Formats: sequence, structure tokens, C-alpha cells
Amino acid sequence: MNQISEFAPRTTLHEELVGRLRDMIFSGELKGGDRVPEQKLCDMLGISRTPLREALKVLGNEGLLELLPNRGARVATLSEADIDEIFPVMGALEALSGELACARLTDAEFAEIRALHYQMALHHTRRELADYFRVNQHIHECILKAAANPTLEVQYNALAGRIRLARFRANMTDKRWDQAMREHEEMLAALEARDGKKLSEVLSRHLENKRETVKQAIREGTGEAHGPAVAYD
Amino acid sequence: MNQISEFAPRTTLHEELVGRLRDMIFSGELKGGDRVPEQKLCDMLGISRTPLREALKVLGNEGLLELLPNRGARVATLSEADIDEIFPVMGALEALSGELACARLTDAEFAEIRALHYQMALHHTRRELADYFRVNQHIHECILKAAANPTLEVQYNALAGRIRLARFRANMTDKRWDQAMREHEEMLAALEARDGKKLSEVLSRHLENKRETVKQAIREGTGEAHGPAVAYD
DNA sequence: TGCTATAAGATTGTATGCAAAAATCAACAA
DNA sequence: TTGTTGATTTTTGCATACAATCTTATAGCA
Repeated sequence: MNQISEFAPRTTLHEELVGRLRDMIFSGELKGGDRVPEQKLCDMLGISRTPLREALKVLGNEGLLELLPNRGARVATLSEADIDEIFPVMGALEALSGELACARLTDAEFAEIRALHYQMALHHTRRELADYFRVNQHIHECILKAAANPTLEVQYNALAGRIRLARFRANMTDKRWDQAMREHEEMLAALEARDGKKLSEVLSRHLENKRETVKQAIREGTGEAHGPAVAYD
Repeated sequence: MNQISEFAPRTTLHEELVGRLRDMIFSGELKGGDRVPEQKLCDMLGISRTPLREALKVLGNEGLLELLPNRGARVATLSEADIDEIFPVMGALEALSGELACARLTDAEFAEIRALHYQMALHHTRRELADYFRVNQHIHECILKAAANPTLEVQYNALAGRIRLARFRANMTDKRWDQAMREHEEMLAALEARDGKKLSEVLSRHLENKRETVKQAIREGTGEAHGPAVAYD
């Protein structure tokens, strides 16, 4: 029996490992730049190298790991240049998700997003940053879900995962936070009006500001050890 | 020595296999729906199952193969619903590539694209479909390259690869072909003017028409055996 | 001291073996 | 004929073994 899950779900080991390693990266257990020694991980997880290596190849293909032939895997790191490269693509995808979401959004889905929005607004007024991030991320997930396009979801999440490699606790200025909140007000309005063009425009702008926040976090945090990755907004 | 390449390039076997299998899928050597028997492929390629399986996992993650636990891999097939799901995402990415390309395009790059454009126009007037497709694809590659965003390139090509699973020889009507050619005229004009908004709009529209062509090809070609995948335009 | 060269050790890449699951097929009954 | 059961074969999933490559530590030399 492997030590990963007590009640083995209907999945293969390598597949489970992909998820497990992803979590280890996002949680900070494996930090950017760390080498990923196969044998050590195998001992730790109680498995053999074969399924682990299959998982490493997949994560390498996703851009979360850097695979150096004959020299093992490293957790990928993110430069400011990488951010500038990834964010425009995410922006295009998120804009699309806004358009599709507006076209398909049910009243029930909108109601849920609105509820989350006000919950988030409350966290904003109370200056509860962590809670704000959590709900914020949930809202974006809801919009993406509402777009009802699994391919879009996969592609977007792949990029969002790479961004999460920049695991520096977000430190939004009050000014930027207020701005983000205003943008979310616009989003809600656009969603209610089912105005896809408007929503995609707001989302693009929103992401543009987010990019600066992330870049600044990278600049300030370079070299330091940190906790789990957080959402930026 | 493995039988894949005479002069082993500086790469690992599994990586080479990813490319090799991709080619086999695109060339039609492995057709959509085919099972991919590990042992048989290993014998054929003169390798063992371990690196092959690593490659299969990667291609599964890319969506070119469908991995069924304990039941092996199948070459993925493409339904019309899949097309409708993938094309909007490609559209968003191609629109972005147009905007970025306009922002960065050098005069030399534009000159090359213009040359290709006129070459393609010649193939169009002569009704040389295959040549038209080839040059057409080259033009789109040039625009993508000009965008100078590797992440965008990777994501776009991943989707383009999945579309190529619909390996039916394109059968454009003359009407649609003429329309595509007019769209390319608009593209060239937008590129020359470095009008990113305009180019991204034309590219989106262009892709929308392409979607219909591909869907029609799927409808007409279902079940038949075909040659290598072709570009659609 | 600082550099190169070389050899030992560690790590990765690939092949093989074995157990478990699925697919196939044959016998049989309805 | 059709459908069901069970044994046999095939195929996959994982573990292990061996080979190739890289890393490092050390010795020799200028």
C-alpha cells in the first residue's frame, strides 16, 4: 500500500503524484529553485522512482519544473520578464472568460457571485487581507466556471499556477487595494448587465494592475523564504 | 544505440519520443481513436517501456492522447463540441498575437510577411490549395513569432496541435477561400499600419470562419481514413 | 596558493521483471 | 442465436536493477 492516500481513489499513482507535487510547490514545501531529488522524494512518499518520474515529466511540461537532462529537476522560478510574458496571455484568457461568462451566466450563478462580492467588500472595509484574497480568488473561479469552457479553464489554470511560483506574500498598498475593489464593482455591474465587452475590458485592466503588484512583490521579496503562495489582486 | 536517431542530439530519450509521437499523430501514422500499445511501439522504436510511458504521460497532459487508467492510451479524437470549445481560446490567443506583433514588428519582419502574402495570393489565383495552406500557415507562424512571447507560442501551438487531430483534408469552397484571402489582405494592411486593434479583430474573424471550415470537414469526413493533417484557412 | 586532472560517489536515464487489472475467448445455458 | 461465466492471454502499473552521466573530493603540479 502506498502512503499517499489511505483510501485509494480511482486513479493511478503518477496522476496522484502530479497533484501532490503541485501542492508541495504551491504550499512552499518545495521552493522555487529547489532541486527535486528523486530518491529522497521517493523515500518520503513511499513509492518508487518510476511513477514519480512520470509525474515530473508532466510538471515539467506544465512549466512548474525545469527539467535539466541528466541533472534532475528544479522548481521553476519566475523572473519579472516571465511575469511580463505570462500576464498578457492570462489577460487574453481572462477577458475571454468574461465574455463567455456574460453570454451564459444564469441568474443563480450571478446571485452567488454577487454574494461573494459583498462578502469580499466587507473584508476590504475591515482590512482583512487574507480573507479578501480568498474570496477574491473564489469570484474569479466562479467567472471562469461560468464560461463553461474546460479548455479555457485548463489553459488559464496552467498559467495561474506558474504565477503562483512567485510566492511572496502580497503587499498591496491601500491605494491599489481600493482601486482593485472599484474594479470589482465594475465587474459586478458588467456581469449583472451581461455586458461581455465591458467585463472583458475591466478584467484586462484589473489584471494589468495585478501584474504590477506581483512584480513589485517579486522585487521586494527576492531571496527571502516565505509561506504558501497567495493570490494577488 | 536506439533506432530513433542516428546522431543522438543532446536530449533525453523521453523528450525525443514526445516529438516523435507527436509527429506520428500529426502524420496520421497514429490515427484518432487508435489505441497506443506500449509494447508494440517499443519494439517498433527499439526502446523500452519506461521512456515511452513518460512520453505518453506528457502527451496525455497536452490533450493529444487520452489516458485511461489500466487501459492504456488512445489517440484523442475531436468532436464538433471540442472545436467549439477550443476555437474561442485560440481566437483570444491569436488576437493577442496580432496586437503584440503590431507593437514589435520590425520592417524586415513585415517585409518577409508581405513577401509570403503575395506568394500565397499567387497560389490562390492559381488554385493551388496545398501550396496555399503551406504558405498560409507560415504567415501565421511569422505573426506568432513576431509577438515574441514564448508562453503565448507554447499555449497557442498546444491548441493548434489538438485541432490538427481533425485530420480531414480541408475542402474549402471557392467562396470561403476568396473570403479568407480578403481577410489576409486586411491583415497585411493592419500589419503595415501597425494597427494592433484592427489586426486582432481581423484575426478573430478569420479564425471564426476557419472554425466553420474545420467543423464541416469533420462532419463530412467522419469515419474515413485520411492522410496527414493539414492546415485550414 | 591556485589550477588541472582524475577517481570515487551520487544522481539520473533506461531496461527489465513481476504483480494486478483488463481484454479475449471458450464453454455452456437459456 | 444470444448472453453469461470463468479460465487464459494480454496489457498495464509499479518496483527494481543496471548503465551512463554528472558532481565532488582529492591529489598532483606549476
